[in-house]
Amino acid sequence: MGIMTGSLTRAGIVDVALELLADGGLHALAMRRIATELGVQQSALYWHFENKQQLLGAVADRIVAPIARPAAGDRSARIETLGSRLREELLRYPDGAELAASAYAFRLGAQQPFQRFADELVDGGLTLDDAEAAASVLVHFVFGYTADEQQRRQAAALGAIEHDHASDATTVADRFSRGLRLILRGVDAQDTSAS
Amino acid sequence: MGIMTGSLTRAGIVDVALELLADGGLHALAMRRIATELGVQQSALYWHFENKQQLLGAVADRIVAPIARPAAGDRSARIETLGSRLREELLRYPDGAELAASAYAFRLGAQQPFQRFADELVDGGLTLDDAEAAASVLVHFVFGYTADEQQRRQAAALGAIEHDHASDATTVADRFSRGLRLILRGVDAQDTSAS
DNA sequence: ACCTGAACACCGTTCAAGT
DNA sequence: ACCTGAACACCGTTCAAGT
Repeated sequence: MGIMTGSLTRAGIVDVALELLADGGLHALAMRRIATELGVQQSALYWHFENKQQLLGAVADRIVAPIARPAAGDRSARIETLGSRLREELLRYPDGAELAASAYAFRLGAQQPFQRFADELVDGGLTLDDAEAAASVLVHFVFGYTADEQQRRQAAALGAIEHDHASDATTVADRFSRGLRLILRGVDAQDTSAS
Repeated sequence: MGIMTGSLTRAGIVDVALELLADGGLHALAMRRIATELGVQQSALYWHFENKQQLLGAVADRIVAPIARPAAGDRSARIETLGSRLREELLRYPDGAELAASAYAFRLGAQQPFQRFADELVDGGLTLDDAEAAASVLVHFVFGYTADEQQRRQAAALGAIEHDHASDATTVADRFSRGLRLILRGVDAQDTSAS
C-alpha cells in the first residue's frame, strides 16, 4: 500500500455531523457522538477542527451551499426566489436556521447567503453600500424568521404547543414572503434606477 | 415574626442572573453559579422556574423592559427611535442580543419589542396584518444585526480579531440605521395613507 | 410550600503518549 | 502527521427527603 494518510477528513466529519443533525437536531450534535459514529476518539476531531464552533461553521456552510444562482426574472423576483430557497434549505434540517444564524453571527460559516444577496443587488444596479445594507436586512430576516418558524414547528411536533391558525404552513410561508416583499419595496424606493 | 415565605423569589433570581450576565456573559449564566451566588442549592431554582430556558426568558424580558414609549415625531421617526433604543438595551449586557433573540424565537421572553413596533405601526395607520409583517422584519433585523455586532465587539475585546474599519463604532451604528430606514421605506411604499 | 443533598447522565477541551 | 487514552473541569435536571 502507498502513503496512507488518516482516514478522517473534514468533509467526512461534516458528513456524519449532518446525519446526526438530521436525526436529532442540534441536541444530537455532540463531539462525543460524532466521534463514536466515526469509530474514533473524541480528541481525534480536534486535529481537524480547532473547536466545536468551527465544526458547526463547516456544517452551516454545507446547509446553505445548495442555493445556486436563481432563475430568471427582474431584480425583485430573483431576490425573492433566493430568499425562499434559503428558507427551504434551512428548514431541511432540524435546528438548521438556528445553527446557520449562530455560525453567521460568529463569522464561522453561512456567509454565502449575504454575498449572494449583495451580488444580486449590485447586479441590479445598487451601489455597494446600499446593496450591503439591504443584504444585511435580508439575511437577518430570513435567518431570524426561519429559526422562529422552525422552533414552533418542532415544538408543535413534540406536542408542546397547540397548533393554532397562526402556525399553519401556508400562513407562515405567506408571512415570510410578505416580509421579503416589504424589504424589496424599501430597496426599490431607494433605487432611482429601479427596473 | 409573621408568616415567612421562602426568601427566594423569581425577581431575586433574575437579579443575580443579570449580575452574572453583566460580569461574564452567557457563559457565566449557569444554574450552579446563580445558586451559589444566592447561597442556595441548584435544585432550589427549579421550584421557581421549570427549567433554564424559562429563567433565560425572564432575564430577556428584563433586558428589553426599559424601552418605553418613544419621543415625538412622525411614524418613521418614532419607529427609528424605538429600534435604536432596543439596540442600546441589548448592547448593555454581554451576549444580550443573542439571549433576547433566542428567548424570542422560543416564545419564552422578549416578545415586547414586537408588540411595541406593531402598536406603533397600527397607530400610524397600517392594517394589523401589514403592521405585524413589518414588526416581524424589524424585530428580526434588530435582534440579528445587534447580536452580530455584539459578537464582533466581544471578539475584538478579546483580541481574537483585528479591529478593521468595518467594525468602527460609528460605521456599525450607521449601517444599523441604514437598515432600519430601508425597512421604513418599504413600509411607507406600501401604505397609501403615509403621513 | 419551599428547599436540601445527592445523584444521574451528560458535556467540550487538553495533552502526554503512541505509531 | 494523525490518532489514542485518560483525565479535567464543568454542565442541566431529577427526586427522595427534610422542615
